Amino acid sequence: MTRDLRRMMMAGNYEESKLYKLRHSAAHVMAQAVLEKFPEGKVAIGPPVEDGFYYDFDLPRPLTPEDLEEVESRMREIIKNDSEFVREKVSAEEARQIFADQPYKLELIQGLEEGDVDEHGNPVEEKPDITIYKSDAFVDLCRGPHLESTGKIHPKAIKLMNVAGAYWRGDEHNPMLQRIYGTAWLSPKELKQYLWRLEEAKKRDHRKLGRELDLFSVSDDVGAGLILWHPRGAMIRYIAERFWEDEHVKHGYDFVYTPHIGKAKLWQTSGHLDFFAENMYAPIEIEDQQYYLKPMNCPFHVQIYKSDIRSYRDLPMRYAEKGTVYRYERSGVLHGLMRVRGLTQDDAHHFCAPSQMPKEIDFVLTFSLNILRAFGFSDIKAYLSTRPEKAAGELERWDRAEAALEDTLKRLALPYEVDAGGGAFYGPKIDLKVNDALGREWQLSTIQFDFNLPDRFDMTYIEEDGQPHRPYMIHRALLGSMERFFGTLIEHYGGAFPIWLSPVQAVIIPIADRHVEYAANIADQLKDAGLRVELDDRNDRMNAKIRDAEKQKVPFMLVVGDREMEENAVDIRRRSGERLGSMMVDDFLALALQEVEDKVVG
RNA sequence: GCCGAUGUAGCUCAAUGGUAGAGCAAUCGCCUUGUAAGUGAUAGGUUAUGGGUUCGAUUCCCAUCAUCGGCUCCA
Repeated sequence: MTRDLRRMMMAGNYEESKLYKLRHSAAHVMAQAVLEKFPEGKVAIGPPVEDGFYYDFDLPRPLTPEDLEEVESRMREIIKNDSEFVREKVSAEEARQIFADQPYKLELIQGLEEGDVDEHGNPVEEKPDITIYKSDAFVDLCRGPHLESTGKIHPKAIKLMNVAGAYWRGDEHNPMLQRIYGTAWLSPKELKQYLWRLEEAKKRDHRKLGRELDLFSVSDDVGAGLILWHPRGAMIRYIAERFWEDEHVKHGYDFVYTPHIGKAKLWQTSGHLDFFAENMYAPIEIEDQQYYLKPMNCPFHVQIYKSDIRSYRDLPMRYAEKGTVYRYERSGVLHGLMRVRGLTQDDAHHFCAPSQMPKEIDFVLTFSLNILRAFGFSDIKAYLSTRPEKAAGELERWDRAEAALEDTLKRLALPYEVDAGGGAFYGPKIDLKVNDALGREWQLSTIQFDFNLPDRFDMTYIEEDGQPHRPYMIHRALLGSMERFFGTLIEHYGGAFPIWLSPVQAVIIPIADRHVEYAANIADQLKDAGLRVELDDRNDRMNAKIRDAEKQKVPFMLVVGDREMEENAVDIRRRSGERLGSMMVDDFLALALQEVEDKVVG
């Protein structure tokens, strides 16, 4: 089951909704249509998911887009038959007979009979009834619920989307099945809206905008998952980092810088070679010593902490670094800026005394929220992950840390969900996720306790009692990684960054050649005042220049012609198309600088 | 990594078992322009890479690399 679906089910009553039944029913209709085409095909499971449904099949050959069209038309015929969904409770034995030639179903029946897992292979408490649903010429092992009949599905509100591989029961050791994804809605209008939303998401795709706006690229010759930041992308990053740095200095962080490689022994002590080895690159041998490219910054920060005796008077200590780390990611998971092999984490490690811990949590959460909001993310949700079965550190520390995390979430009135047992083995954590302009969720921040490293590195500080004590360590990535954050930023704004972040804040557009000199003057004035300005002195019509600036999503276009030259003015157009009319240069400057200062979105 | 698809000019895409074309972008002209594309010309490709089949491969086959949609795994 996907995390999204689980969340939805926890949040609302999707499972009881008509939409859920509709999608579940559509999945059955699709399975019937597929089996008619491939009578020897085997079916696995077909649940509703966010925005639609899928069904997994084991078929003799790969499906093609033409197959999907065929299946979809056949589905419409089945819907037209308007056959009733009939539920029947059966014994395990009966079920085995019905699905005698369906090995995946037999496996499911066994699970149901033993009563310890559901159809996804997840553990369940109660032993479920075994039920089947019949509709038209199809019988499925299914717990329901369904619509009354296939005819309740609107034939024009369904659409098959794509085929994808999926492991049986989500386990990569199991056979790979073919999964058909479909979408289904109550009305054609809703389907249309959904498809529009997909189109909209496509337009905002950071990979597409990254090319169009000349922000970044990936080169085959450099390597997959390794990002090349172009000047405009780098400018945005520079502005974002400068803001980030200023805020950190204001809020009691110390900056540190650490190398990109470290000796094998360090990674042994930290446990990375035990727990993170599959994400680390092969060692580099230097003078018979093995060094590893760093996948995380923590061991280095711990070494700085340990470079001296620390007193309780020094705590809390906050080390921050935008540390570039390298992680091996399997080739199939790379995705634009969102999943890469070389990334810069905006990392920090907090070290504090146990008594300071609740306050420190409060601080780091508040600080993180403020930064995220400054970047225009106001819809933020927290996920609290608690102690898993196998955990390092004493129970008491876990309990205190979890309580502190949850207290802070409550105090800040932040919407949150608890993922019981979802913490890392070394400590509980809070992840912050933001919803973007299209309502899509992205993970950015993570705030993690670490009970492991202080022990492994035997970190101490001297308490009032003169004795060494173990400090608490909190690991925090606020924006996450500069790469993923940038990707999220691009998609959130669809490339139309707020003016404070825009790589080019204004383009000066002279109407004819005789205005170029005046335009260049204006450009210089604005640049001197700190605005990022470009002069478009190409031998082109004004309309074409405006079009180009619009496509580049430049916040302001300053048109200058005869009238403006006479009045020492500029004519202002926003990228929204809004005309602000003719203004004195100084007035425009004041307006623009104010919007930069206020981090105005728009 | 796995399943499937894709890889042709900077970008978006055509075409073909007999050595490739369009639009946009680029370059050079002409036009001197008033709020989203003025106009003409030119240039641009060992068809991702490496093998194989063939008289001949960009086209068919295999491998590799990369990208896309998923699965699995995660900032």
